[in-house]
Amino acid sequence: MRQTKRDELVEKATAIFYRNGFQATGMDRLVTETGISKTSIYKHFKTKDDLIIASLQLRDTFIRGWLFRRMEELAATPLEQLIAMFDALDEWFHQPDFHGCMFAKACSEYQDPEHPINREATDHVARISAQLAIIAGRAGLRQPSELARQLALLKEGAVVLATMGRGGTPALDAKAIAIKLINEATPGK
Amino acid sequence: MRQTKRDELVEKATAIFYRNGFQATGMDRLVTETGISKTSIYKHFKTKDDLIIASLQLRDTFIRGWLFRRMEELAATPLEQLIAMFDALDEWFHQPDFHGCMFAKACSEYQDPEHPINREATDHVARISAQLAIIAGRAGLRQPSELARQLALLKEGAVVLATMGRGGTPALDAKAIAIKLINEATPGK
DNA sequence: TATTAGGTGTACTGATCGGTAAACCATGTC
DNA sequence: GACATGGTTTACCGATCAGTACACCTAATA
Repeated sequence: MRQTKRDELVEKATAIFYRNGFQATGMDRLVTETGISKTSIYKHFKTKDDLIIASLQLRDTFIRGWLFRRMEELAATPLEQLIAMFDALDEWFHQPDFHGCMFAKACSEYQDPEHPINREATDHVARISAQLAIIAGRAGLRQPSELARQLALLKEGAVVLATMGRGGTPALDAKAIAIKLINEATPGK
Repeated sequence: MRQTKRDELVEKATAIFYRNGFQATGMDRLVTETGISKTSIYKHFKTKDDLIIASLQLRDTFIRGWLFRRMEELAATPLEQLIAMFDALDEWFHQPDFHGCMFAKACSEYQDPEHPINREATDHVARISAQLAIIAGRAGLRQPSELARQLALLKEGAVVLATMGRGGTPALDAKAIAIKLINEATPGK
């Protein structure tokens, strides 16, 4: 089972889409930048949209894997991990190849909620929220799903400001807010 | 001084760009949907990008005008107005023509920070923050500019979740958080 | 009445869009 | 050796892209 070439394509396409946008990236550009012939691309994916969806799926597993692994590396307890999420975000924002949230961009470019690309993107934030709720529950916090929604809101807001804000430290701003929310959600009050 | 036709163009183009995206909207589509000939369009704007910038400027004044006017209508004191912002956002999210933040989309489609469209969009969030800081100062709150940054973060997060979230009440979630932040920033403690 | 400004429609440019056709080439397996 | 698999190159399709050229219309002004 040699999926090598297909995986290579999706991996490179993901980077190009992320850096360049979806609609702004033509198939000819994908050919030249990946070094993979157009015929091969269309042998693996029937349409450009299918390739975009595969890219979003790869990015989804990558980002979630990275984020929650980094949270575990930075903190020992579930409660501290929730706070550490914003430190991980801060690291992400300062990476040279940071270009905002790929899923927010996907929703921007494909607005129709029925469009499979839009669905794939909105699924991502739902998965993040669900995973945060699990950790909040593991930490013994009150109303974990409500808290998870608030933390997801803070995360998305921080990403937007990191992308659109002139300077500032949105990750740390969000962290300060998150600490207050988490303190209030601890059963000991 | 008859700016009528040009204003009509920008107004209609803004609605189309907002509903449809920038790159996804071709000039020919603008011609058919506005009823204004392509020759006229290019007599007023040298390039499509120039028209987009004019649209963003119109949208900027419209949105800021609407938001802060609505805040004043909903609440009497500056302090209550800051909280009322999230009620105004909630109204916006439930309008049938809500399609997310036009400026976030502009940044998504034109990522280069040097691109004038990107600048125009990031300017918008800076203007919102500045205006919030003024109100926070008027309310006598501590560290008004820091609070304004936090409120802007909450606002942007709420908009993203309203666009990408499956259901939920992001505006009210953000409002609950904002109330806590504002309470902590009141000098009486 | 002559001129000018602002508008229109039509037709066009070269480039690029997503996607396809056909012939070819290496690899490994039966 | 036959043959399928997975890849390549090259050329092409019709449609659409942003933007232009040109001739024409109309209304206000001088």
